Amino acid sequence: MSTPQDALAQLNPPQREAVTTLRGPILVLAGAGTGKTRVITYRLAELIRSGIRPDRILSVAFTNKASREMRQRTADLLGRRLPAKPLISTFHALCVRILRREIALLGYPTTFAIYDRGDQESVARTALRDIRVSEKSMTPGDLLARISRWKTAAVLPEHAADHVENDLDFLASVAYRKYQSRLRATGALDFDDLLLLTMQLFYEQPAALERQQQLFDHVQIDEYQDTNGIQFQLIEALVRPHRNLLVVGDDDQSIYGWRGAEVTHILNFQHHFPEAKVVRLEDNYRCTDRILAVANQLVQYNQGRHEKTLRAHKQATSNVRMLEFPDELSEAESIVGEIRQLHEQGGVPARKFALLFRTNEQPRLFETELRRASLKYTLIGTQSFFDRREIRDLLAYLRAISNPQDEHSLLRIINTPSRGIGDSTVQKLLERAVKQGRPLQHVVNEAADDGLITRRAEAAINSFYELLQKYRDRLQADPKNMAHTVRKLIEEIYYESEICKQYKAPDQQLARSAMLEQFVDSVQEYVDRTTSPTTTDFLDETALEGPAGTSEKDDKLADDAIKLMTIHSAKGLEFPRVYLVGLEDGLLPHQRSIDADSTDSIAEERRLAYVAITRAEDHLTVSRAATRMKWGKRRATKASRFLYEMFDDYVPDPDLVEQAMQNEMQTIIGRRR
DNA sequence: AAGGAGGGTTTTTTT
DNA sequence: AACCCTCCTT
Repeated sequence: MSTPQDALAQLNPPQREAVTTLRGPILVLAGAGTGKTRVITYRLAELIRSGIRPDRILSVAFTNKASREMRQRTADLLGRRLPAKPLISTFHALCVRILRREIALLGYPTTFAIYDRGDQESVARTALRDIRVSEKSMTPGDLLARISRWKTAAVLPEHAADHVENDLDFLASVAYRKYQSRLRATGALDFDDLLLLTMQLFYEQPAALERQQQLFDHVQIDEYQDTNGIQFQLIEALVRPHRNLLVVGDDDQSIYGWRGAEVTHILNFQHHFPEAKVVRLEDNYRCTDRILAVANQLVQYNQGRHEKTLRAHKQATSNVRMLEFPDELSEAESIVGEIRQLHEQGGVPARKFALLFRTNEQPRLFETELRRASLKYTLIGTQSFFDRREIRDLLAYLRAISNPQDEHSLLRIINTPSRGIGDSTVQKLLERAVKQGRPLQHVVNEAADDGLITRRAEAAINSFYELLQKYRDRLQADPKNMAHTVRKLIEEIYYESEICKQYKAPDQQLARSAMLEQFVDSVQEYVDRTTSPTTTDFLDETALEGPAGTSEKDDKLADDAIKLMTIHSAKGLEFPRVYLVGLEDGLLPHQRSIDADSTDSIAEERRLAYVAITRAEDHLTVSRAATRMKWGKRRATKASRFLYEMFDDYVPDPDLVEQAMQNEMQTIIGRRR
């Protein structure tokens, strides 16, 4: 292990300049593979060595994975001799930390829950139903996108009507108010609220801001190009007393525009901090010259970028390959076949391979093939875990238990598994409760007295509330035993038999039950590594980081496996051998961006391709399928426009569609899987 | 109130 | 192909 002094000697001059500039604002414009993260970790070490207390340095990473990695690298660099831990966090986790302490100042309950995408969608759905907008004209997804745009621009519900450009915007502004008041009544915040309310807190409560300002002397931000307006304002407020702020970013890698990040923020930095020192990192140590050449050639097609000249420091031993297949099955078979050969005969460790794709639906076939080939792989991305109905149900139980105000979660599970509380009963109660402005529970008995609901339903509801109360008490009394309590809960509500009823196929039943086990395990894992566990804290962590257990332990376990992930999740990572699949118009660039018909949206897709390409250290293979199943039908695809930009001499193979039809025939007569 | 059949809809990316 | 919603039967 190297000492920090030795480490400094390993840096090139601009890196060293960034690392040793310990005061004032710095903007590091860093290309792909130029050691961005290294600058942040080494500077962290430098700051500590210069006598700054570690816990007075805040480093912000973009994802939880990135912050874990930063923590790891810092520990490697400094050893364990630190008197205190530096704070390494994501924006959202930082805001939760602040809000849990200070949110009462804004009149919110400190017991707030964090609603993830799925919950947001169902709140959006009810909000739309309330204002009787036909769902055809606006889907929950559309509404959420608009709300998110407003929130990241700090537009509160009551002012949304001033930011309306058409009828749909207007409906959305009405729905936004409904959506927000539902969240508020539930005692829940969505992801954007975490940032928005923290900002509101800083504006309205100077004392709270001051408390936070006094915690840190230095702030560093990674992946600055993906920072949105609110995030910038939060940071600006935090560093106001000392202006010791370092940001690192690359405008060519801005891929979160759809979430409010704007390339202009990285330019605005010098506007907000005129005295900022600007450092450029242009020496790429990651990719071979050929890979870098392809990446550069592609990204040249984007207008208005920070022109920079990335210098490759590595000679290629092989060319960038482009492979074409008749259909997506051949694509998966061939690529997995090749990986298998390289791994089993060539002795290339599994960890050196990464498969990158644009959408979450693409990996399915690859997974099947990898399993058939008995290759170890990990699918990175939290989505799949949360999309399971069982997990969502259990989380809803925990939320309803931990926060009696959370009627939204309660309604999700009030009759899951079915316990004799039907839809009409719930509707009638809800109507009455809303009319009287009282909690659901308080109107149950009266409603039964008035004959609105049956005595039978009344009894079922009351015993349901008793169940919740019982587990509320248990979890509070003995939080260390949380996993056991959750298991008892699953038994008591007969969730397993619900699964049996819903899924007839035995392998499905097994898989679904396994999810329950996994959930209990993740609770146990949380309890084991936390000194004073609480249900609320578990729910926070789960909302922010995905299921516990995808963290350190799993990282190590998954280390020696082939990595499958979306390009978005691959940001900041690197792999010796990268396969970038599905280079088709409609997929990359995605159809939605093509439909948007703006150069901006295509430019972002191009940057996405750029990010994907620059993940590769030594070998890069890009591929496409000439036909693909869509909505249950096989259709010919169009080669991605980016292929023509990347390779001067690219011409699509004209025979592949014909070949795909022959494959299709063989599938039908059963000679092919 | 529960469960099943049938019909319509859906697909970006993530904290 | 997977999911949700609605309607129908029990």
